[in-house]
Amino acid sequence: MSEHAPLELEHFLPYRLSVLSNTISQEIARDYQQRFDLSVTEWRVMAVLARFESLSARDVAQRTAMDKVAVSRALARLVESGRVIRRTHAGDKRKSILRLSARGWKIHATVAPLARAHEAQLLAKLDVAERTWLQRILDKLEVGSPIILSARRASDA
Amino acid sequence: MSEHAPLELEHFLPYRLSVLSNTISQEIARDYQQRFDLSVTEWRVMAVLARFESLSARDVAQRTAMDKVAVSRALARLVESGRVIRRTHAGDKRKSILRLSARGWKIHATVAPLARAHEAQLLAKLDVAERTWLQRILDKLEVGSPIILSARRASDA
DNA sequence: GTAACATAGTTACAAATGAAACCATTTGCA
DNA sequence: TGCAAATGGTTTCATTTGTAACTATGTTAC
Repeated sequence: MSEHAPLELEHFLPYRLSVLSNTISQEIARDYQQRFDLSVTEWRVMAVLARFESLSARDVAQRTAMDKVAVSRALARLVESGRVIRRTHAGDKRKSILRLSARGWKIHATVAPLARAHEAQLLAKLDVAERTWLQRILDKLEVGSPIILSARRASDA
Repeated sequence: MSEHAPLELEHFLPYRLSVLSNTISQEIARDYQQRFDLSVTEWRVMAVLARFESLSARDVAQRTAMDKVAVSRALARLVESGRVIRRTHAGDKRKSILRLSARGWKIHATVAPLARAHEAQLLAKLDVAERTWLQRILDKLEVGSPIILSARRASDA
């Protein structure tokens, strides 16, 4: 068995994950991208702001696993378009305090169910056992990953 | 139960896949990116050319799930750097015939085991049952996906 | 108190990417 | 045949993204 037999891309896990994930993300994005003029990163920022009140940009970056520049740019657009309200932290003038505006909440109320529907459609391809295993497998694969998503909730801080 | 309760990004499947996949791809890429001055798309092109002799650019695009512009650009660099040899198809002058050069093969011989090692390290997080389920789950999730990776081999054509 | 360091966030520039237009060639068909 | 449509591939231009440097504020240690 050769050490460097050609790589079979279609059976190579990292590659399969990459293609699958890109396909899914694009499909979901298609549904809100033009409709709301909202990029994927912008939507992700909105999603965490919907879930946790009054985060700073840095908090958003951690929770979305995006880097701070991407967050800064997404926020610039979101504030500009009146979907996010930005105040300055009273005790630390470097920090911002972010929350969705009424308009932001309204968009969230449309897009969130839409995203959930896509997920449901995806999970519909699996039976109950497979779904359970998938959760478990993802949990394990994420372990030791540089990004810690399951960080404590804002309320725990 | 509210219809638009905030989306919990860290439990949202499309998002988890996206972060996981990006993390993995980046980790692997880090190992060859600077070392060989090779981008992820370039490596993917090389991987299919290692597996299937004499593909056209279009074939490569299909097999890598990349679009033809990305392939064209990757090939331009690979040919330029002498890693890929490009001839014109005898019967159809629009088509190219592509294969790895000796130099290309040499790089492949280094990078392929490296990529495989990363995959092995990833799979080491799972036990045998989980791996089996993962294969099965990915197969199912890929069904109906716009991209058909399991296209026939070159030799079947 | 202040000099060195750390942190929050933005800006500037280069490189990567995507969409559309564009050649050249080949195919379909009247 | 000959002309419209299709195909393989490249180029162009605008947008996105990533990296590094930067500003401003805050913290630490002397």
